[in-house]
Amino acid sequence: MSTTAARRERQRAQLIDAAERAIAEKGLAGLKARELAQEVGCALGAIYNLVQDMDELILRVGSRTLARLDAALSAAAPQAPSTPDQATDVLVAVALGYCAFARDNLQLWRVLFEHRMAEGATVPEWAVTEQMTMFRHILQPLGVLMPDPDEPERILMSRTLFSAVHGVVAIGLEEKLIAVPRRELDHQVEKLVRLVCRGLSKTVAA
Amino acid sequence: MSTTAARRERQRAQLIDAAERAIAEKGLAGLKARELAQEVGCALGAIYNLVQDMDELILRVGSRTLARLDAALSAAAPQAPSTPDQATDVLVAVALGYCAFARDNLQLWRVLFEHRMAEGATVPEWAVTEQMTMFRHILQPLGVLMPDPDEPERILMSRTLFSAVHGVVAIGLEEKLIAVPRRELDHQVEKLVRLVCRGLSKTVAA
DNA sequence: TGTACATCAGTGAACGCGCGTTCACTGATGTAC
DNA sequence: TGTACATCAGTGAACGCGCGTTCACTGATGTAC
Repeated sequence: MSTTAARRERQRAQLIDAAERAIAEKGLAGLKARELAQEVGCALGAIYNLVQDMDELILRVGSRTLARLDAALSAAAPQAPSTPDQATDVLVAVALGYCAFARDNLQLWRVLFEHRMAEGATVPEWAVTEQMTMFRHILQPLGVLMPDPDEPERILMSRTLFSAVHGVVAIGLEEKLIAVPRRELDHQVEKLVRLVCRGLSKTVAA
Repeated sequence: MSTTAARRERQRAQLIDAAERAIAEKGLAGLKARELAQEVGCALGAIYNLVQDMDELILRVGSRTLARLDAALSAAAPQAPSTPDQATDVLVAVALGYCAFARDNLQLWRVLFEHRMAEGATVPEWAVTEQMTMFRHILQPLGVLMPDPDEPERILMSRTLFSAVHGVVAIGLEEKLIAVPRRELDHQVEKLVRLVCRGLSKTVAA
């Protein structure tokens, strides 16, 4: 009878749920052990039976977010492109999907970037894999636009493209003065990706 | 005899110096009122005679950083372009200048974006002006590449371009796994700007 | 120039707040016989 | 099925740490006469 172990697992899931909700509502800084305990209905100390650390909890929430993001991007571009024009459209769709996800999951999405690991700690293995997986959404269409055999070049470009789109979305959603106004955000993201793709295909042609 | 007022001003400057040094060495989180007092050689409470708040101090440091950034960008592209090719080169130079500045002033540069205003407070007037001023480095060359009379469009594009470059630099200097490796950073920044410019001029041609 | 007084910078101990984590204790659950 | 015991989840007060800001007090500086 694994009743006891199953129970433990259920509680841990509840804990992560609660943490996720708290972050979504109040941001990472709004995540407090005491409130969490109250929310879940257990004692403060009990948290540390389910989880090593607050840090572990945050990582687990981040992992969930990444999984949902992956699903969202898959949904945004369901089929693999084969012509450059299709590839451009797919990249645009992925970028817009990213933008929409960030907007709809603002606080949770921020955690993915805000959270600096404590000085010494290395990023856990599974986090690496998760991130790599994410890049297939960009790498595949990019392969159509850059059919040269230069794989490392393509990988670099995928990271650059991601960072560029991320930058526009991040600063846009921050709503500081520098920012692209939120209403125009989708337009500008699309424009940026199209410009880059156009530049890329022109390069190839030349 | 303004000896006393001048003295006050000198001390305030020393305080900002010390804060700047502390942030540059240890990051925003490493800025502590007590250490600052020790560094400057005054009592903890004396700080509050020179400055309203820790927040004011951080803003003042940020203002200095912005001024130095502005100077760096001016130095990066000393003359105004008149042909599209020149404009592209200038935009590349400005982007590379931005990248270099961020690298050389990592912690101080981060403060410009890390520091979220306390919920209620609005961004002070002078900060707005400073930011606007900064954009002339992008707007002028962009005007050559986008000679259409559509001013708002150009402003949007300048913000998008800035955000994109900023994204690549920011994630690159973060050195997380997603990042473009630091060695390649300059290359990739240049490539991104050239791609966008190429895309822009192709649009115009079409 | 000298004296009396007022002002205000300078002082640092203490306040107030927040928070993650620990730990001695309790009581429920599961096991062995 | 019933009893005795062991294990371990659950508890929440207390610990430890960090930090910005305040405030009653002091002493130096500048002013007025």
